[in-house]
Amino acid sequence: MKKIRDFQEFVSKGERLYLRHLSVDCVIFGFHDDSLKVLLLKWKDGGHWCLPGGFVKKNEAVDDSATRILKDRTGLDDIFLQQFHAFGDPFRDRNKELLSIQGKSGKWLMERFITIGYYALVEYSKVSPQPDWLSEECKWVDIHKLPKLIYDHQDIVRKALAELRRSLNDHPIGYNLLPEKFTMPELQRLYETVLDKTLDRRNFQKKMLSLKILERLKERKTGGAHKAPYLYRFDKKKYAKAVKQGLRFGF
Amino acid sequence: MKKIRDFQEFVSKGERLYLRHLSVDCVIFGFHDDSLKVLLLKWKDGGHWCLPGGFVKKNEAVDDSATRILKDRTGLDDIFLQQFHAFGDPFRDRNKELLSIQGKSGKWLMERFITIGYYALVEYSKVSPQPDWLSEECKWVDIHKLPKLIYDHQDIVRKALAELRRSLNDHPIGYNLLPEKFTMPELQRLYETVLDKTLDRRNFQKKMLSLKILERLKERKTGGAHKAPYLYRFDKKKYAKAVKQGLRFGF
DNA sequence: TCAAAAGTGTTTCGGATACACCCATGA
DNA sequence: TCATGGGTGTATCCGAAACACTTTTGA
Repeated sequence: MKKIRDFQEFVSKGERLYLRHLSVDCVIFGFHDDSLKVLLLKWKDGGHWCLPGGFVKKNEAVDDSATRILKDRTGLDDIFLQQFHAFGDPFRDRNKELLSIQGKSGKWLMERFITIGYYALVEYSKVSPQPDWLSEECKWVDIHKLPKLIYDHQDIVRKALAELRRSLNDHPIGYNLLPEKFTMPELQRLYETVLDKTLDRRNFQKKMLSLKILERLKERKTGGAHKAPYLYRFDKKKYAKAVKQGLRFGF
Repeated sequence: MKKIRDFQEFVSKGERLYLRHLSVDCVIFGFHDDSLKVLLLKWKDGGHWCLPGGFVKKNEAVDDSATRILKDRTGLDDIFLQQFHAFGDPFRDRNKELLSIQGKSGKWLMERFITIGYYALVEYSKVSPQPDWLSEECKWVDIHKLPKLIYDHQDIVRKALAELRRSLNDHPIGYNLLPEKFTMPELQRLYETVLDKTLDRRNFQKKMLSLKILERLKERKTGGAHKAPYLYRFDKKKYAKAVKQGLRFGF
């Protein structure tokens, strides 16, 4: 994306390029240090925190807008992305903070926006967070330690997490949030983090293995004090088959 | 709603009144004659079938738009209404059929539309289907015998049904789709219809009663040949409590 | 050698399933 | 009186939950 230096230029370009009233916001989940993280942006002006977002081009599928925004912020293609809700209250107050950036300037950007929320599951280590031109910073934040967010972005995160949890019944996670090879304890901690409850080690393993979607590899020593856990990998084919059969994956 | 006689007038009025690019479509479910029905409209011009829909007023919450549309088509207030997906492909071809109505006339209505899908659960007998000014007919259609629908409305119905099924895990149905008093066999047939599979009579009853959300009333003879089944009623309080506790309602 | 983490198995319990008998009613 | 549908109860099974012992490893 070309750099746009001037806010006015951005506004007039946006008016040509994008559908009015419509934006996309992404809740990008990553997993690191045994905690669930969300990718946030910090505005240059005012230091407000917000979700990575963007607009829908006049001839672009909304799903593609979300994919584009993700690519811009994370550098990643081919990401697991799920639309989960449209936020359509008229007084989301998109304006207030934006006005503080550049005075008045009305127009396109100052109007009411309906935003379509997507959540994404990404592999933490593969992401190189990139601020957009309005932001000084793009970084991972622990979902339990979120700063104050603009508009209703707090609600959007909450809803995204709720939907992520709900989706666990139909689709096991880990495939998108963990590196290709991972250990059973790592997978368990991911589940525990997302569900916000502890699980029995042995029952977790039994259940996971019973799903027949994991492939066990060799040992793993790497620094970890104590007994070296096995490495596993998702078996993509079996995974898809299991989801298709509509197994229950709940904990 | 005032009658608008002229299409051109409708277009120019709409342009003043509504957000551009944005519509709302409702999949209104009803249950009758042991089958699941959807409320459809048939256009005066061309006879195409479509979902009840409408637009979002410039200062109106999207949820309120859906509520308004429902009120207009069914006469009902206070309906169970659930947003389930935003459909945002750029070539939903809203235009083609509309153009056939009134020649060219471009403008607002001819542009690309993103539509936000809601599904509603209503009590069949309470609905008096009301066509809008573009339609000659508004009526219930068996979900397994849908006519060809405009645009992607077929997909919207499919997705709505899928989401309704998915929601069964968290929220028992019946409360909105059945009359206040109903029999266990009726409730069971509702479940069987929505899930599209048969259930064991005795196990169904046991499970339903175990949820502690039903209140049993007295007998019922009314015409029904054979033994008179009991009548039940949802206990609103216990229902809310059960949902809050996150019970599993799945079959 | 010891604490901490990881591998593996057994017992137990409850909910889901399968199944059978009796009762009420109108044709 | 009988076919049909409705009310109720019991045996069984399987997956979930509870729980213990052994092994590996670095400090």
